[in-house]
Amino acid sequence: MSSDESAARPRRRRNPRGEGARLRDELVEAASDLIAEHGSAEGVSIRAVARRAGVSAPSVYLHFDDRDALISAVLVQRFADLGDAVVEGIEAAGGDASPFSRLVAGCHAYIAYGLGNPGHYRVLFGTPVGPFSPTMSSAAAESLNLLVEGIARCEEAGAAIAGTPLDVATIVWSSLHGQVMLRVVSPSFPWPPVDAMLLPLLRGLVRMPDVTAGG
Amino acid sequence: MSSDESAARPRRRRNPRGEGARLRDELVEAASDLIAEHGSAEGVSIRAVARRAGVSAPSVYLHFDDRDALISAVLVQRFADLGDAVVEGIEAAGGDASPFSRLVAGCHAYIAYGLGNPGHYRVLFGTPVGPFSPTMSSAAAESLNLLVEGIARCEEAGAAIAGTPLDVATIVWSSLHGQVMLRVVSPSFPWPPVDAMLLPLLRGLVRMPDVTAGG
DNA sequence: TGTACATCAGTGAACGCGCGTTCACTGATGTAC
DNA sequence: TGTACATCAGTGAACGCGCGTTCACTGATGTAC
Repeated sequence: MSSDESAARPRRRRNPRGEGARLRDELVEAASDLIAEHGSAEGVSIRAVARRAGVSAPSVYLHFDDRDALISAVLVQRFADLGDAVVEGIEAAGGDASPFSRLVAGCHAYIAYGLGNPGHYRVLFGTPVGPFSPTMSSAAAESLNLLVEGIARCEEAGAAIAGTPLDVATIVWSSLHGQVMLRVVSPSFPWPPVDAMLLPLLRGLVRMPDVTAGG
Repeated sequence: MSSDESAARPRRRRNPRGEGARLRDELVEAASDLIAEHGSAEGVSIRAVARRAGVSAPSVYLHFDDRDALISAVLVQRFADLGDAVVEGIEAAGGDASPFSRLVAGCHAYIAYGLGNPGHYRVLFGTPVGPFSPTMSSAAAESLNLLVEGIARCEEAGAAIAGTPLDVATIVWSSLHGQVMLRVVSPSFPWPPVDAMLLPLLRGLVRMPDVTAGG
């Protein structure tokens, strides 16, 4: 398989002078693809990434100190993607949607990102935060913040919530995460539709007044 | 580190005639320990397991067809452990405890097993069900069944639940899983106590009548 | 306009490593005669 | 009671592999004179 790859790629043209940095992006993309395919970062080697990018292994060292730096560069990008996806999901619900609807939309987008990018998602949240912490945990914290705010808006709109917005956000985040991971890992399980899990969960934790069908 | 291991172990005595099968258990235990330490099965090699057991690498083939068979043997045992832990947790709540209390106790035990055995837990539920499915998914299904029954008991006792017992059990299971995985992977996050997450979740999904503080 | 040179973007070979697995073997111990 | 033998529980050396990383290098291209 890996030899096929190197045979298939038609001898990459080297970048013009002054644009050597382009290879950096190509390597990050190659590594990202391999992580997605492999579903983890552990088995993704520098040599495989170089092969995928159509370049020799030592070339990687022109742009990254070592393997960790390369993997880390990928994860930083994918964390940003996830954050963007959630923001877009919330915005797509419309500014005049109810706070609860916006909360649902954000959660939906989170799950959709995870299910649509299972390999990346697993690596983002399934790996101990070893050497990557600095930029990364702040990116994760940003996503959580969106959730905290969404829940706080619901509370302001009169919802009864079971704890502080942060507590409830933490519960919701854990649930979303669990759902994504289990769906990805055991696709053969007879999963109910996403909504059938998401709405009872959110309605149980964020009890909007008045309206019974809060979505 | 690995050379230290082999140096430290005092030249294992071979088993008496007729009891060669003992080595099988020792290998499973060694593999189990390594998986726990490593937090994944991917990086656990036959050679490392043999080293840990104080035995040469080819000896593994006396008892297992290949690496997958060895790993699989470990996971079967650990799945059984998890099931036992949950059952014990429920029983420890006492037969005259309310169905809701028993449900809480089972969930508690599940989380406690995960937090107490993070490496194993990650491998049990964090890995695609590749070649292991047969025995294993049935073990997982058994754990889920405990949850379904617990929720059904609550419903019989008058609780309003947000869907079928299976649906609700699936939501709860996902949440427990997410909570365990995230706590294990990001221990530096300011986690609320387990109860502060578990009780609001269960109370939101399983609404017992009458009593406000259902625990 | 022509040419020497510096720089840039990479490469190829090599290092030592641990891996899964196979193979022919060793040596202790129980058993048959 | 003594001894040949079969069996059992392993072992040591070797295979070919992919790995991360280092090193000295190549060869195209822009620039200075």
